[in-house]
Amino acid sequence: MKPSIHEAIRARRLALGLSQIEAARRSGIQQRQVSTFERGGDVTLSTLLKLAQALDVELLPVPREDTAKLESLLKAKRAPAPSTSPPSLLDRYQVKDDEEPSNG
Amino acid sequence: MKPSIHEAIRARRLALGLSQIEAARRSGIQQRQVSTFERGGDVTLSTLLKLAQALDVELLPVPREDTAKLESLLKAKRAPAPSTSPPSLLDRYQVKDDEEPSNG
DNA sequence: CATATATATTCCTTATAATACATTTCATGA
DNA sequence: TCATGAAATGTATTATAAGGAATATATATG
Repeated sequence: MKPSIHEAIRARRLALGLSQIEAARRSGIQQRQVSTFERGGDVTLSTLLKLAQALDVELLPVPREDTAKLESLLKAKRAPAPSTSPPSLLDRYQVKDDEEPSNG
Repeated sequence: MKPSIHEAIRARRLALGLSQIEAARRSGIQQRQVSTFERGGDVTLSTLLKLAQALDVELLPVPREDTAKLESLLKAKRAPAPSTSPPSLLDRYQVKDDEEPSNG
């Protein structure tokens, strides 16, 4: 099941251990936009690009004919680097390799 | 030299041999939005997604750490076609050799 | 429960994207 | 030149995202 772009961005943010507030601060958008977007709401491309940049993510337009190959490549690469920051308040969101964040 | 998302979408449209009007019609947006976007203007994500879908393109959020690998893969796939076919109206845009524009 | 943090949602205002044509500009070919 | 098709732009209106700040709601912890 392929995650939507919304879900993917959210996952990325959590993987980086960032709160919406911090992501918003870094990208210069409002926390509200982060929340709205992650929940599937609409934002302008410029807003999304700011957020993506703050999350060190690129929005790559890929022809459908190529997606399969790329996705298998991405999936195969799930090997998170050792965390350089100490576990902090956001620790509960740290996405582990084989563990899902409690998703109610 | 990495093309912007705007340029990439435009290139894709041209590769499919579609006019802005046809792309707009297929995606249910206005020709104006196609033009605006391709020229770097801002659109909502929903609008962009409609256009992308009409162009059979997916917007893949890729962590920067992974982009290099993926891009080389995509780049490897470019194979310019010899232009020996009779020039048609859209011929200046035909980038692919085995792809028909709207034929039905 | 109380506290702290994160996230979702509300208010109002402003900015701007989307819509619906119409028109102009540009390039090509008869 | 004129005709044709594509693309860029004009105008007016409507819809909605963004900005700013606050508040309400979860959720985990002490």
